[in-house]
Amino acid sequence: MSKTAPKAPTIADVARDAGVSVPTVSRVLTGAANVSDEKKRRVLRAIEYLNYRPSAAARALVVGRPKLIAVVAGNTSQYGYAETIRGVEESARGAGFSVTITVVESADDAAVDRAVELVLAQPIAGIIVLKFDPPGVATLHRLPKDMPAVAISGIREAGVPQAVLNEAAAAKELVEYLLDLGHQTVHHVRVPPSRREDGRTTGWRRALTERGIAAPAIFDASWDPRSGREIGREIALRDDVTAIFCGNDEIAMGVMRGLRDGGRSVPEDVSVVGFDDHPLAAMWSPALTTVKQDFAGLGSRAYAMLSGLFSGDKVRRFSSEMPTLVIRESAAPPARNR
Amino acid sequence: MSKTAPKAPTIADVARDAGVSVPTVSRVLTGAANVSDEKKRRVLRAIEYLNYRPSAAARALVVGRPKLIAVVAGNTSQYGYAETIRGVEESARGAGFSVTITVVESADDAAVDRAVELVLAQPIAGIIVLKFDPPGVATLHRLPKDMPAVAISGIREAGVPQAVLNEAAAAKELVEYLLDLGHQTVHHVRVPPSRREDGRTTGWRRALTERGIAAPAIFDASWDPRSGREIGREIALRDDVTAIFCGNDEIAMGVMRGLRDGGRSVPEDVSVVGFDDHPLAAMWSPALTTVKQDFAGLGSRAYAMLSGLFSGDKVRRFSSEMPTLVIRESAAPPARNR
DNA sequence: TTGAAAGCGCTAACAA
DNA sequence: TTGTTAGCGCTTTCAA
Repeated sequence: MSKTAPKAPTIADVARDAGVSVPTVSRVLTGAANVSDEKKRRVLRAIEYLNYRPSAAARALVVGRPKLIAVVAGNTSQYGYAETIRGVEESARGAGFSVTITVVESADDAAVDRAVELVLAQPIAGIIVLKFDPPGVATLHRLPKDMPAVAISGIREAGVPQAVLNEAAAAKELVEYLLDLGHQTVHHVRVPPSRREDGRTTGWRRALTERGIAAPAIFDASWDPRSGREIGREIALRDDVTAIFCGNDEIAMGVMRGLRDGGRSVPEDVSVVGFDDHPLAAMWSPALTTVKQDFAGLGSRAYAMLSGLFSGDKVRRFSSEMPTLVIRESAAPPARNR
Repeated sequence: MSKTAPKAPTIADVARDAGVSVPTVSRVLTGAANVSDEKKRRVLRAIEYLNYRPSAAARALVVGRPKLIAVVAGNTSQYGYAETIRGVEESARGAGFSVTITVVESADDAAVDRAVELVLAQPIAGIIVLKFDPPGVATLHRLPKDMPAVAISGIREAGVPQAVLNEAAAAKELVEYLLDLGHQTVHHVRVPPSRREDGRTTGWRRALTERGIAAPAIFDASWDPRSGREIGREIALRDDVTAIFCGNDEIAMGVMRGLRDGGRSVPEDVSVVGFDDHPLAAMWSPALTTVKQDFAGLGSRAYAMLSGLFSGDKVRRFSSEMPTLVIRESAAPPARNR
């Protein structure tokens, strides 16, 4: 009984076992050239017998183009992120590509560098960065310029090709809906913005400005629904707030809970709307009025753009899509209007 | 102007530019041996100047052990899955490993084979499979036996090393809590089980059996909260159901919504409990009584076990942890007891 | 259709 | 401390 670890069989082992040359084995593996049926059969039998698997590393080395793409994100479990990643993975898998995911903890140089380093340490064909947040934006700027990359986000920006969701337009529409219901103004609870201001906030501001309404002070939430709850409690103490536009559904649910903690009811006392159309938004009571975002589709589009970059043909540098309004129960006319 | 794509610089280019030999460059890259300060400086300068990056493929080929691990799962965006993956990624990243994630669409041979094929096509050091569901279980059985692998799940099973959450014990405790509240029996809405029966269902059954209660018929939900809602509506029509144990929080929220649709209130008319402690469970009204599962910790433990496998020392084949009961507002004594 | 030979970019072993 | 020589496992010329 040998004490050495059983080394994995190589293509040479297969060739020997099948009584053919190494290149012949390679040919049946890649299907690159014709091989006589007889030899092909023998090779296949040897592969089966030895339980042989081509070495991905060796293959990548000689072929040059890895079948691996990297997704870099500030987060992976948050609804929008997770769905987007799902979309990328699904498309990539369909095309025979694997995807690595690596998270950038923060926008600090150190964290960003560490993440970029890690990503580039793998044999990757290209990178998709989710720049929904500052870490993502920072990462994008530190990628080697010769690496095929596409960015995903909710806001347009020059530079690399991008797949975006037109959040600003959708947010504007949502806020206008609230205004049309009769609210004098709409307050905004935002989630951590990707830059100074992101699409959702911009849309909100625009809707207000167009109607000559001064934008009230913004409430800042984190990604944690509990931060929304605290803000909700705070708002419950005021009586000048009748409509709230939240940066995402999870925060909206937190806000609603906080409002309820403070004795306010939704939508009777105050209307609350979210953004994203989280799977639980429809289950909530009252069911959440929100904007449906096709995150998985966004991920697919990003993959498609990246894949276009590989093939070298000139690709669209920009792909935008419009989220859609989903009206449910959490918004209603203000009390005085009923 | 050349028309050829600018080829990436190799270690040889660096050596030439720095006026040293290739191995010397390698030595400063890996830090494997001493290099004089003078040459080191020159090498570093050349690397910087040429914007050189070592080829991950070549390195993996010669070193043998890739710095990449694969996570295979039936799903990536569901709360428990996403959190577990987050835990794996975080630990792996800390150790300088990247992680690929690939989803197995179903337990069909074809789907499983395709996924396994894709996974093995990358130069990976090991695999972590999330066998919360049938696709995961099927995948586990098709991995080459010489590939380091660890499974993650809620139920113990022989074979590969495993990191688990003791769901059965936690479920039992939760059901007993309901029984102690005075409920005659507890109904169960389960999520798709990983095998014939999974931990949560087993714990529920045990709690009932121990008290001599016959387990009532199980309601089967999918992973979609809407399926819970339908079941809730159905249950709202009956008056023999006073307590419901749901397979996870999202389904529990769906069930509660369905109950409400049918005019029943929680917990006054019927108590509902979930499993997982989803971030929104505490925001819900009434706040959900549930069991807190440390998914991210589960992912970390799995990574630690896999990493132990690499180093070759004998590792624990099994790592279990106990989820904890979180009592909130969605369960109360049955109406007749108040 | 097939095999011999070369080489992908890197690290490891060996001498000097 | 440094360079020379091998060789990782595969694909790709190039001849035959």
